Amino acid sequence: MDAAREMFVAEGYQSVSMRKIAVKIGYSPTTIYLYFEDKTDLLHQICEQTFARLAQNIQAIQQLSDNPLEKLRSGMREYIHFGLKHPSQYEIIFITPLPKNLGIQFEQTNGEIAFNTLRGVVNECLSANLLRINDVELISQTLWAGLHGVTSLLIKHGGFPFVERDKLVDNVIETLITGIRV
Amino acid sequence: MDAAREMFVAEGYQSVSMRKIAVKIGYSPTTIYLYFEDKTDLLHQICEQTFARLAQNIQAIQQLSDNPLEKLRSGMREYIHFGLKHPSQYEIIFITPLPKNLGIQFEQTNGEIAFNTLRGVVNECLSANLLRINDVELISQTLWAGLHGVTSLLIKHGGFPFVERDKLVDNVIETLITGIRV
DNA sequence: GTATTAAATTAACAGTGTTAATTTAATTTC
DNA sequence: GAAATTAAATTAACACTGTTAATTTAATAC
Repeated sequence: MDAAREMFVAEGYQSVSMRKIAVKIGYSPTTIYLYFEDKTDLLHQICEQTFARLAQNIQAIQQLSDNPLEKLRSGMREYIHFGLKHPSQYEIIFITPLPKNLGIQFEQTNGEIAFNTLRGVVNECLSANLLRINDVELISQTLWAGLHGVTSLLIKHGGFPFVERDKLVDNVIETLITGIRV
Repeated sequence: MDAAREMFVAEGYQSVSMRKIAVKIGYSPTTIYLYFEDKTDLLHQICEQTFARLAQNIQAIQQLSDNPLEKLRSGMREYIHFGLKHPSQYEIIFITPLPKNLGIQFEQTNGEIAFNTLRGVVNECLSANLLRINDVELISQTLWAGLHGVTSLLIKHGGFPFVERDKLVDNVIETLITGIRV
């Protein structure tokens, strides 16, 4: 998994063949199939590892402040930051189409843990009467859409003449927060 | 191109082989290479067609109102609507990783025309003193990020328990507009 | 009707994910 | 310690993939 993750990150999922991975770990290609169902299974298991890190990072940030809105802001920043720091892994998890599979299953995975943290912070903001709308789920999903949008655009559309990266990231976050506040 | 687009939409870019396309159009696989450099070139040319439709739709909407903010709202809705109505094509253009290529080139393409329309409406809103920040480019890109975020999430992550689709779309739009208004 | 250009094809290469059958290595049983 | 059993890894092969070079078929020009 370490070898595969490194290669996926460096060259992209599609460009890395099972044979290449086999060479790197010093085994024959078919040996991998003794431990993983197929190539997508290998990818899935790597994704779970990465999700775990993201979930952990976002949870850790919640301890650093008492201001719900500030916690939300920090969590949002961490999400985008994580994606931009690990573009290939973010791409694998959130962007790359998974053949056959209809999409990543969120239930009972680290992905859901990360999202639940977001739900929690939004709920805190709501309890503090800081939000315009009384719907945790709707607001959480709206925020996620905004975060995913800027992250995936910056990762995938390098050809587009974006404004300075931090400036755009900050503005997305502030626009979203301003948009949900009372 | 018609055959290829239909198949890409129905089965996905990666699942459609040059040989399959050849069978459908009744030619040998290599004949396609007389008219397209390679598979990605074929994809690119199809993308340009689709971009043209999106650009046209968004421009047409601008004629329907005089209220800048209402024009912005309608344009945003059309963008998301277009993506959700043609998920496979949106995926091809904005989500699917293009091998080799660093991403779609926007300059002098229909993609840029569409984005320029957005810039124009944002500029109108700014001229009418309706916006919080005095930066057309920053605001336009922020809005695009939000639009792309909700569109791509709804398309790609079918497994996630999203709230009712229209409800989420509306809330993203209203959150973004509220976030950029004075 | 021949020469020239265009269009399309066949054959082939190097690579892909994956399966079945087989061999090598390690472990258990006597 | 030798034989039997289980585990681990490998080789060979299948049915694909995108793509190139060489060749054939069709259309046009003179």
